[in-house]
Amino acid sequence: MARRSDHTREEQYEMVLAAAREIVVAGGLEALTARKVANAIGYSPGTLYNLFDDFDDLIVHLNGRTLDELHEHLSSVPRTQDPMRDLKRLLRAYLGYLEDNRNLWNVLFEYRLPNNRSLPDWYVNKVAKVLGLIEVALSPLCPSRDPDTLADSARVLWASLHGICSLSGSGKLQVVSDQTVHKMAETLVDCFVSGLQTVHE
Amino acid sequence: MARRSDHTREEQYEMVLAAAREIVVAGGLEALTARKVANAIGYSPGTLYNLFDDFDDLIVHLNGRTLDELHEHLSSVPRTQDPMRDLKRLLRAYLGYLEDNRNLWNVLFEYRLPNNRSLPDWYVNKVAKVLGLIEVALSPLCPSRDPDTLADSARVLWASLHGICSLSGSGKLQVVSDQTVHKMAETLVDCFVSGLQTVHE
DNA sequence: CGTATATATTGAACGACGTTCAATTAAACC
DNA sequence: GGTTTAATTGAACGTCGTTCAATATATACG
Repeated sequence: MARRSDHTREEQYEMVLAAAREIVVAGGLEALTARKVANAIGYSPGTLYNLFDDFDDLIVHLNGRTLDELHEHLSSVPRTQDPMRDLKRLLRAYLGYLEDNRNLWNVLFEYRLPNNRSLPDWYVNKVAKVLGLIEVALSPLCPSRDPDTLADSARVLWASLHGICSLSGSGKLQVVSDQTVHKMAETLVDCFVSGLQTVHE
Repeated sequence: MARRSDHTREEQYEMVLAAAREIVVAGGLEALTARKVANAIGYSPGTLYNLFDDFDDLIVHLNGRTLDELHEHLSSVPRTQDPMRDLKRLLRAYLGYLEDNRNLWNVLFEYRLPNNRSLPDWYVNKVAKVLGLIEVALSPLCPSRDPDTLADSARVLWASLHGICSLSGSGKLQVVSDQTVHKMAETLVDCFVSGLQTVHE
C-alpha cells in the first residue's frame, strides 16, 4: 500500500506537529511516541521519517512552534521606557504562558538533543528573537549601548528566570506553590535590574 | 542459580552506585542502563530490584551522591564576612566542579522523575544542605535576619546560576565558550548581590 | 489508453530498553 | 541431613525508535 494522495507533504507536517502538540499537552514528553503520533494522523510510523530526520528532529520542530507561541505571547505586552515596569510585565506574561502550557514548556526546556548534536540555525534564531524582547526592555539600563553587554544581560536574566522555573517545577528547590515561584522571580528581577543600574554607574 | 554470598547488600549498593557513576562519567545519562550496571557489577538485571525500587530510584540515589560531592567541594572554600567575595569563590568552586564532572552534573539536574512522583526527604535535605552554604554567604546582606527572606534569596541565586549553566550547556543560549558562561555567572552574582543590598535599604 | 517509471506508504522486523517472575540454587536453621 | 527461607537468575513481556523490502498508487510517456 502506498502513494496515497490524501494530504500534501505540508499538510502532513502540520498534522504531525498538531498531533504532537496535543499529545504533549495531554501527557507530557513521556507520552509522546512515534507510534502515537503516526496513529493520531492516520499514517504508519514509517511515514514520519519522510518528514523528519528522526524523532529528535520532530521534537525540535515542536519546540520551534512553542518558541513562536511564546514569542507571540510576550510580544503582546505593551512597552514603556521603564525597564523595571516592562520587565515585570514580561515576567507576568511569561509565567502566565508557563502556567497555561506547562507540558509544552517542559518539553521546550527539558528536552536535550543526544550527545553531540547541536540545534539548527533556524531554532537558534527563534531563541534569539525571544531574547530580543528582553534586550529591548533592558536597553534603557545600558547607557553605553554596548550591544554585547546588553545581549549578555538579557541572556543572564532569561537563563536565571528559566532556572527558577525549571528547578521549582522539578521539585528540586522544595518550592511549594506557584505563588512562591512568582515571588522568587520577582526577587530576581528586582535585584537584577537594580543591580544592573548600580553596576553601570 | 541463587544465594551467592559474594557481597553483602551494602557492598552491592556501593558497587551499583560506583558502577553507575563510572558509566555516567563516561557516557552521560543516555549510557546508563540497568543491564549495563548489572553487567558491570557481575550480577543480573533482576538483582538491581532487590536494592532499588526501580531504575529511577537508582538514579536518585546516584544524584544524592553527586549532591554530597558537590557539597563537600563547596564546603572547602574559605569564608570571610564579605558576601561578594564569598559568593564569587563559591561560584568559582561550583563552576570548577561542573567542568570536572559535566556528566554527573547533567544527570543531577536534567533527570526528572516521571509524572507525579516527588523526591524523597533525604534527597531534599541534601539540596537544603547545599543551599545552606549560599545562605551563610548571603546572610550579612540580610539585615533583618529574616530566615525566610534569606532562604528565598539563596534559592533564587542558586536557581539562577543553575539556569545559566543548564541553558548554555544544552546549547539553548547560543553560548560558545565556558569563558562566556563564567562571565554571565559573574554578571549574575554582581547584579544580584548589588541589587540585594539596594533592595534591603 | 496502456505501460513503464518513480515514489509514497506500509508493516513486519530488529535491537535495546525497564521490568517481572517462575524456577533454581545456596545459605540458614533445627 | 532435611527443611525452610531467600537471593539470584534469565527468559519473557511490552514498549521504544528505527529500518527496509514489498507494495500500491500517482505520474510520465509512447
